[in-house]
Amino acid sequence: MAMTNEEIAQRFLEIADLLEIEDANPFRVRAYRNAARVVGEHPERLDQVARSDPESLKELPGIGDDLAAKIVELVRTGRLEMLHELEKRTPPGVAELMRLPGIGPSKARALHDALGITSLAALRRALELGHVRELPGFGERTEARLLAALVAREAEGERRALRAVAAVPAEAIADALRAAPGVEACDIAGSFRRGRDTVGDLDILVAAGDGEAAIETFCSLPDVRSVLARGGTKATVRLATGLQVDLRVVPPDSYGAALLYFTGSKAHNIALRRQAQRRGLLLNEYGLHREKKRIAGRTEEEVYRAFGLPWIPPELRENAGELEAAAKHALPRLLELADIRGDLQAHSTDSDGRDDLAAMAAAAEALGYEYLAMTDHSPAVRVAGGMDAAGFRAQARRIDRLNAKLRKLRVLKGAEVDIRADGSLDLDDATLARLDVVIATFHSRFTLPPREQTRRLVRAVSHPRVNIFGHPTGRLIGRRPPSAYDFGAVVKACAEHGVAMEIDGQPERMDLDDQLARLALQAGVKLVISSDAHSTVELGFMRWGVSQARRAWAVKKDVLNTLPLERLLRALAR
DNA sequence: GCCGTTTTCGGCCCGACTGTTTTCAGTCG
Repeated sequence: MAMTNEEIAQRFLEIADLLEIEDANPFRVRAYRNAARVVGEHPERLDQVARSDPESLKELPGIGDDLAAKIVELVRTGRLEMLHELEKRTPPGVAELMRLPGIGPSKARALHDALGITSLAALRRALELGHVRELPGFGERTEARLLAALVAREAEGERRALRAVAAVPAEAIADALRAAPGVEACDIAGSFRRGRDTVGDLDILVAAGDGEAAIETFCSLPDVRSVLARGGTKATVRLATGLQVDLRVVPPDSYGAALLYFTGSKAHNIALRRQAQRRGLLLNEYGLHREKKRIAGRTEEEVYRAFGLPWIPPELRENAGELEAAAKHALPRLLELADIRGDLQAHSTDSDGRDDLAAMAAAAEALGYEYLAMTDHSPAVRVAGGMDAAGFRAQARRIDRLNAKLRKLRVLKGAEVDIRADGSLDLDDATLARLDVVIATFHSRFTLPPREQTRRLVRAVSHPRVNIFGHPTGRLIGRRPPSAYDFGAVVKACAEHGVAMEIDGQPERMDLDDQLARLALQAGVKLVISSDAHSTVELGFMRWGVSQARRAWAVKKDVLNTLPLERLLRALAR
């Protein structure tokens, strides 16, 4: 049966949780968690691989005979006998308990064995009745913390924050810490530094001889709602927005090793630590050590150099080939924000933008751009006030007049033309032919059957007037899942027709995501990084799109809007 | 359960903080 990689990964995570509650070999548990990560991040659909070439499953790192067989079993039968057996012994609700901070496998097991608790609701009742504090290993403070955690969960859920949203408090906290006495350096580490589109929490690192002042500053920030933990070198707080922030203070000599460690990813760290181990060294957040002696740690460069590696950009640190590439000195020279010469998707008051053409042009010019494509919506997107053919003709005349006045910037005539349910476009060919840039996007019918969706999108990107396939999955992070279709087939059609795929930098979209963008590049498709700005301020969303492109290993030549104007126009005219 | 320029068996990343403990297990990142 059809099963996404995420669904397969989810089953493995369930097994890991239940094994852990049974106090199984921790390395066996880790093997399942590791496999879940590998499966979840794998770009190809493994249900298809399991049917066409099951042997090749074993080539995945961390997947051996047993786990490959489990993937095949899952895809064939839709269930796993082993998971079924585990669930007979331990109800899955017990694993749910571990989602609460402060409850791990041991406490979950104790709650189940002693009190018969199999759900968060049952835990809450037991807490309120005072039963939990009577258990060995539990006490009044644990009881209070768990109750608070349950209440907080109901209030907030456990959503990840958009990186662009988390950036505001993150940068404010870092600034406050840099101004604290004794602080020599401060960085935002974690998935934020790796440029992920969402962050679960913030990890902030400080270099200081004595951490006390930094810890005090951190815990007394005005945004802090509660201090969850506080020691001499680390503290954890929750902000009023619900975002959790961890602070770690290390001596300046260890700052590089600590930055490496707290930037992650976990998989990258483990791979590096294994390399250390194989050489008889120890790598921790204080440095790289031989016996008791620290041989590297002040900077990240120093630590990587000790392994014979060049510095690896944080966006690549996912143990997805970057260590191998670094060993061969074949790391890509990643795209940078400064490489971007213009923006190819932006909206004005002519459709759903908040600023008019002239204001958008002035803002783009202030950013140092050579060009800005105005790509207002076509009529089908009624909520966005889409324009018809006459509207685009009138806008073209205004753009000509505007360009006559502009000195450094060229405003390009464009459209974000809607892809209809049958894959045809929402503007006539003659109108499209008069434009410099045509972005095709879909804003409805996200849940067509995958086969039909694929046909629709292949037809759209095969249209000779289309230059760019915009926000290709239609996802809105946390609100709408990516549309299900055969991505490989659509990428192939884009490659054949010379159509670029967009990374839309709107924080909620970030579409393509890093994995899909990397697939597109590997298929020879060019990328376009856009802000999709609906106001002058939003032109700044370009930075988020560039982060995403870096995570996809994109270099300058992979991205259309790094071209100077004349070459861009030639590329668009084809 | 995986994996191998030490190994097909015997390892598997490492340290801080909390709470409930009288010396440390559990949890977390």
